[in-house]
Amino acid sequence: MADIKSPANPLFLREDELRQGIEMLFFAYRDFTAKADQTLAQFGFGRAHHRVIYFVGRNPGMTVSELLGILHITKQSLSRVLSQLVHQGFITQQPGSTDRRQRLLSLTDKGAELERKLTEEQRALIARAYRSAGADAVEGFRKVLLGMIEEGDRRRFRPSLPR
Amino acid sequence: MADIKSPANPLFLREDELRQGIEMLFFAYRDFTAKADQTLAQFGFGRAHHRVIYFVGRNPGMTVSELLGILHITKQSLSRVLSQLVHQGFITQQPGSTDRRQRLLSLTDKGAELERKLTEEQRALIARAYRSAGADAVEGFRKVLLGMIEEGDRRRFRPSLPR
DNA sequence: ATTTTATGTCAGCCATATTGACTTATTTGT
DNA sequence: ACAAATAAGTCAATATGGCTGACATAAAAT
Repeated sequence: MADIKSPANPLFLREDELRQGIEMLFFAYRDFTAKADQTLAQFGFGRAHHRVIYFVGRNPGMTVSELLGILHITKQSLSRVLSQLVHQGFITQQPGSTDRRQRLLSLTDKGAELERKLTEEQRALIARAYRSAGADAVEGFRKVLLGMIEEGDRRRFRPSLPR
Repeated sequence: MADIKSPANPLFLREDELRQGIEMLFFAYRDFTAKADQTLAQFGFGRAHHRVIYFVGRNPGMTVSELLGILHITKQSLSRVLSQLVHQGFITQQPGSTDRRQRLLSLTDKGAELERKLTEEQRALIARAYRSAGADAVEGFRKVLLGMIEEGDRRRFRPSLPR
């Protein structure tokens, strides 16, 4: 029962290692979002707008349901943000061809431009981190993050089988 | 100029690799916070309370300024959350011995108990991811995250020199 | 024909962040 | 000793982004 903080005690090391992971994740995410948030503010948008723009840009023609499934928010929450983006001409909706209840979402040129501007900053941040950490580290980074993601969403990151 | 999507083109690979990084970070952070948020809701607290409890638990006797420096929010934002936690007996404040303007923050037993309960879930999630990814991957994970963190905060994660 | 699904909308609530202005106590520097 | 800077707190107003509940419409599925 003694020596609970000794470095010879693997349980303590593990505990500390995990806490460092928690904290690094917090700091990294904090800094990861900081720059884009500034840019968004210039447009009167928030982080929620960015997420919508980002995922619609990634999945042109996606449905509202799919988007909700990714964001894990309610449709009421999405609604406000999405309709702003539609009304201001960043996103277009068009009825699905097989299921006409759907409103398939895509970026307009204006939307794509904003997406680029926003994501560029984050890409640069990650690129810098990747470069300085090296390819092996990136491989490990991906492995760990993948393990933290809810099972159903992991397939998004495995080779092929995009959807 | 042709073949822009070929796997032989390192620029395309890089772009896609970076986007995957962005998305994995989003999904991992989303799932990382989801469980603790549920627990917090039972206490009528939000994520902000968790952050305060977490960092005060990690740095007993820390000042309000230090906490603000970590969270990157304004003191007005912190104020509400912090005073709730103090009034409800999760955190104690005591004047600094050398500088009596300071209110040094610590968890009460009640606060430490809540901290444990909240962090346990996140620790378990990370532990699972670490275990399944392996030690080398964890090393890489840490390296990349460290590279994403604002220079000034990196020292928190380097051996010794704790403060 | 009925039920289920995809989407949208209205209304209200709450948490968390912001800015700006001001106060108090205490320390620091000239 | 006095002025300036600092640590912390507070009041007021505002915005974003979540939530629930209730309800509506159109189209698909059974």
